[in-house]
Amino acid sequence: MEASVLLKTVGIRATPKRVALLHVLGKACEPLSAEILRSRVRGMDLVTIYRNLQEFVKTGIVQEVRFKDGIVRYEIAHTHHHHLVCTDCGFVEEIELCDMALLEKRVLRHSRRFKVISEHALEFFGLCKKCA
Amino acid sequence: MEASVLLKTVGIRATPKRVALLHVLGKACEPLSAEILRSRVRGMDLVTIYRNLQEFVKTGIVQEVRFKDGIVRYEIAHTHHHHLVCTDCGFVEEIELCDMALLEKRVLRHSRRFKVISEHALEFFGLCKKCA
DNA sequence: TTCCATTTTGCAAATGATTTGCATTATGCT
DNA sequence: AGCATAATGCAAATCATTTGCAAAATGGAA
Repeated sequence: MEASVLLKTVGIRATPKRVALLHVLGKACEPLSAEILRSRVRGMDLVTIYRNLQEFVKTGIVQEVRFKDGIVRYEIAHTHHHHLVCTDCGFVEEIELCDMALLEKRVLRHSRRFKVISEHALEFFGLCKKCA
Repeated sequence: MEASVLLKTVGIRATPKRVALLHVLGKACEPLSAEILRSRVRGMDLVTIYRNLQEFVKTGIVQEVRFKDGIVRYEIAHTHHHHLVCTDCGFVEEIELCDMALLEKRVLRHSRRFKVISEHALEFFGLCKKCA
């Protein structure tokens, strides 16, 4: 779906800045930090970027991703997936496959104190072909 | 192994503060933040705690854990495991089982650009029995 | 279209976690 | 005991992120 339409669909105003921000996120093939977004959306205040990202996350069209450096990255929320991150150059590849459902069941069965698992975070770290 | 012995084993000085810090980590059954550690190791400067934690991590006896709040937590590095975190009360349970080996192989086979996977981060979020 | 209430934005300043600089103190070794 | 080195505390810096507030943009009512 197109950015401005998408924004209206989830019930927030499709301001030019928001459209631009969402558009950059849409083109990217890896999660982007607020700082990177600022450099790609000319002339948009960092604060505005943060505020809009929060807004996007709240509506569910964008999701936060955390690797190991403590910086929050953002990506369009599409089908459930994970990432492979190169510890050398930072290159990120998306991983489609994920049948955690089974694992989650097993985890829950072994757990003494938990009742429900609603979410999981899974990231792989390694070396891409260039860096290996 | 006992704290002071362990510290010497990995080649760093077993100062009283380090021993105390490691001891608190050893007793805990969940990863602790620097701030929490400060409250449990009476009279130790936060900076010293951070510096020693870094040191511990470098030697491999302690490892960092990141949940979803951006705060780094630390725990004694023992057998490979993951966590179940209650999104309501924050209760943490350790998960022993983890055969990611298979999954990692599969991920690697499907990957176009990666050669090695050396690590993974996996955390589950849900509700504990009290909060469910 | 004009007007108003509401939302969005930018700028400055605050915040919270973590790090760095530097002077002081403690430690291990000769 | 004496010295080089490492560990510690305190103050201040840093980095990502958030908050406060006033100005600008927007959508809908009149």
